[in-house]
Amino acid sequence: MELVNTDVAYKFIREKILSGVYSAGMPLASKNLSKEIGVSRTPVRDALRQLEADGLVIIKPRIGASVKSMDLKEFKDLCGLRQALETYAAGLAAHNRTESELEEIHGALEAMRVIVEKMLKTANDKELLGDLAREDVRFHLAIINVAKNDLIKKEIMRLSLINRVVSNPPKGKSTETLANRRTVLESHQEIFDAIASKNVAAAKNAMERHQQKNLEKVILMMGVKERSKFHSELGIAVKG
Amino acid sequence: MELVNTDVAYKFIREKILSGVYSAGMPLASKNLSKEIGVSRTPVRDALRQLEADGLVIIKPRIGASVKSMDLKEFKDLCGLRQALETYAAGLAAHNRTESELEEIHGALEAMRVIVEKMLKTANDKELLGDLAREDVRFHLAIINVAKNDLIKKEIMRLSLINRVVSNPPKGKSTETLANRRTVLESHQEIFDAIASKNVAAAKNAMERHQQKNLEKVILMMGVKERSKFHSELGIAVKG
DNA sequence: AGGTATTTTTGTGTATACATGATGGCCGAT
DNA sequence: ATCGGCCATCATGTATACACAAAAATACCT
Repeated sequence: MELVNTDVAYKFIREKILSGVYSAGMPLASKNLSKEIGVSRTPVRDALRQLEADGLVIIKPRIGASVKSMDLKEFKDLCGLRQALETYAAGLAAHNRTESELEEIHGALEAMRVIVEKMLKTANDKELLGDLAREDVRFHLAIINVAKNDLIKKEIMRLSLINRVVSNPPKGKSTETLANRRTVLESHQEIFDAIASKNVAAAKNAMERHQQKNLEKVILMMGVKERSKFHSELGIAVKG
Repeated sequence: MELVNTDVAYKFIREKILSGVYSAGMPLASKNLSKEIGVSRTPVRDALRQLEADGLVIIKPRIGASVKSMDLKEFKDLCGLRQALETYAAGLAAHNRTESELEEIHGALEAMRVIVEKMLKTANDKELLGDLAREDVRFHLAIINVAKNDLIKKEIMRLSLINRVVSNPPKGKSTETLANRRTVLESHQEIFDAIASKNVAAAKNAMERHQQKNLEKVILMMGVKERSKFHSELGIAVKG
């Protein structure tokens, strides 16, 4: 695969957005970017167009590009979309799964359990939190892979990126309780069991409930964040 | 809303693809396009990037753009994605619907019924077919609107475009029987009833079955088309 | 004659120049 | 003093020129 400057610019800007260096609402002037990246404006514009398609950037004619910001409605819609896709994927996974594929899902589930139990003992969450998040996505990713629908996978991956941006700003500070993590684990267990027993309807139900809980959790979290940052309209990820 | 050349190029190319003038696999040289449209290559490239995001075009570095072509697997995945979204939307619609919104869905349903009954009498399908298709999308669109999730709506609209391209080439010749149309009508009735009675689970089930039937129908249709066009690799919408 | 190497040509990717429309400050009028 | 219009500045949209890679055509060798 040939690598062109457009890709360089794309990865550069995307990384900055995902890491929160470019925060929501921030204008992305093609001139500045081209100087910063070291390429001309043309590939930068190309990259911005791709990022717009990803839903990370918004481009208004004659105004320019800026990092996408969301209101609460849009965020809820996003979660709904994701719920629809992951739920469907869980159903497919329950239908398609082979033994070895089940193995991988189970591996992610157990890895999460181990981490949560470690957390009960040590108060030091710092890196465990990262591990937990990693295993969480591994679990969901495993299911999506087993579903074997490449378009749905692609779409969910796209949504994940947007989610990452939205939940990013508050310095990664976790408002989750241990009880919450326990609940997540239980949800995952339910999902796994349904997939293991090839029960399509149960898998869908379990995943739908899981996603619903997640939505409610994040909404709550965002509500809190919102109040605390109400004065600075710019630089927040979600307003409304 | 300001209108720029990029939009002109986008609409131009998109229209040609949707109408089948640019058929699947056909290379889209930016130079030719720019001459044909009467703008420079820059906005054409922009437009092609957008069309790539829409899933209508594929761009390979150093090679160029071409109209996207699909294999059977990808098409099935597409239908799955659509099934997931429309099913979810039906559930939302059943939950959210107001009386007046229900009215609109019902209107589309009855309009379709009238057309199908007209078809029973007159053999002249020519324009009735167009009307039927129009009312069909109106029905689905009404449900999606009632679901009130803008992202899901946007995504379904995108998929509809791709579908249109895929099912387009065979001169609009309908392989559907009247019995088929009856079945579609019954499915719609079921979906409507579920939404009317605010039964979320039933609405989802009805829509899922409806989409499933549609997939099977189109797969069959495509299988036939495929065999008949096997020799000409280029210019077919779906290969495999 | 067939296949391969080489040249030619075409088209992409990129940089850059230019024009138009937007943004922000300044000045005058009320 | 504040509001509204005018002007300067700047960034965007667009066109175009250039370099290099890929494809096509031609010539060459076996």
